[in-house]
Amino acid sequence: MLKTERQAYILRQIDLHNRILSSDLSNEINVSEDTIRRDLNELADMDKIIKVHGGALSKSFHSSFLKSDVYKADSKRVIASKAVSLIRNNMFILTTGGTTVIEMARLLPSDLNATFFTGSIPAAHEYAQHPNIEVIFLGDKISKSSQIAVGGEAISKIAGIKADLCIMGINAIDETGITDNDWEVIQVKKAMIQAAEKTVILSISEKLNTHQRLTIC
Amino acid sequence: MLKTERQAYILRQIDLHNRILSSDLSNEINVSEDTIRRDLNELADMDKIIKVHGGALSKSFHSSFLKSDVYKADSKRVIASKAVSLIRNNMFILTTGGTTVIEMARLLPSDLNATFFTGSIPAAHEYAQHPNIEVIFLGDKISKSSQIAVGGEAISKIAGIKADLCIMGINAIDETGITDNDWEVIQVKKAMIQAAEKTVILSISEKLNTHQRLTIC
DNA sequence: CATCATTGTGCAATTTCTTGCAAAAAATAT
DNA sequence: ATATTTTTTGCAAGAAATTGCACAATGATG
Repeated sequence: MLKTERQAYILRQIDLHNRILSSDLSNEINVSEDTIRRDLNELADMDKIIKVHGGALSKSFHSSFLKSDVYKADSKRVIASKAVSLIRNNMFILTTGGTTVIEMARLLPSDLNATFFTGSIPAAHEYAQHPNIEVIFLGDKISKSSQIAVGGEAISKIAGIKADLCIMGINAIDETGITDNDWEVIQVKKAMIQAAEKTVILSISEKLNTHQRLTIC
Repeated sequence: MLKTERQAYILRQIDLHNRILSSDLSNEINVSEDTIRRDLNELADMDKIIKVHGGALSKSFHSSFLKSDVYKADSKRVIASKAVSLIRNNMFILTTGGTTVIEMARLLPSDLNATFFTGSIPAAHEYAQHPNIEVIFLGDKISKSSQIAVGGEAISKIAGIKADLCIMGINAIDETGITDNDWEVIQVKKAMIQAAEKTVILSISEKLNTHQRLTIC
């Protein structure tokens, strides 16, 4: 088994189970634990997984369970305030979730009058705090990893909207486009881009020039 | 179980219940209390929790909650646990929002397999934390006062469901029936009662023998 | 004050990690 | 094709981490 193959296998297992033990991997693919350890270290160096004593964890696991404070909240707030400046009264706005979008929701001026459509639970929660904003939740099955509504119902609802603006949080962007790692989420994001006249991407600089498996656009 | 996983579990439990006993944790994850104590100390060093004799507290608990709130939360937890006992595997369950329902969501056993329909943002958020529960959000316009979806879209969606159980938080109940003060919310609750085979009301004793303007049933 | 639970500390057993090294495999040059 | 270089892999030994247990010290509680 080639090294690249092996690492691909490891990545798949971690995507699948969210966590993995070095000893299990060693048994499964019949290589020494040293090799596994070296692979895990390389993958961790590439920021693909999180290495811990005895094995490794998926990054999504880590971020969803251990995120106590928002990473880079300050720079996200700067980005968010720029997004706010694009919003005008009486606009129809589609938004995804994501920490940067949440920051934006908090920065919306209280005299703003607009209608926000979202499938993200945390985002809807923030919008609902504002006095003059109308919030429409695009309901359907809730994807646990991303806390947004996914599925045909949500997508067809989105397709029925003609929005002025789509504000989108993303995971990765580079010269090949915007990419993500959850198929269902991608369907929703594609639909949102289609339904909006303009789309604005909110992203911190760390996400520039990175990519994931699946392409949004 | 890896150390990181264990600490993530502990953090989540504390987020959920605001307090936790070392002995309980030790039983739940089958490690010695020494290990738990070491974990709690590490988490306290990282400023993620507050360690106290016998267990730990959530940081938000200490800073933002008053004693009276805690007391109410405790009685709500008792009510909630009774509601949990009515739930069986593979049920279709409609729920509203409300603090008691949220408590119930937190008490759902992690091996429960069921589908929850809700129009409440906080409730959906809680359900989405559970590993084996399917969450369907009944989207529409979000009513700010109650943080739930209201409107024709939501109601017609509810009407299309045939649920085993409806778990409903309420504002007031007396000999004339269940009453509320928000017309749109009432429409949704009526629809839920219609769509479910049985309806269970969760209410703390303070709400007994009170009433409001509009009748649900 | 007396009792009991909880905690910190030292210790041992086990597992995992690091490092250096040599053999094997693969890639590259001659 | 053969030789040389580079990469990869497995092994060994010592270091570090993790966990559970015993025991003394400390805190809680009536």
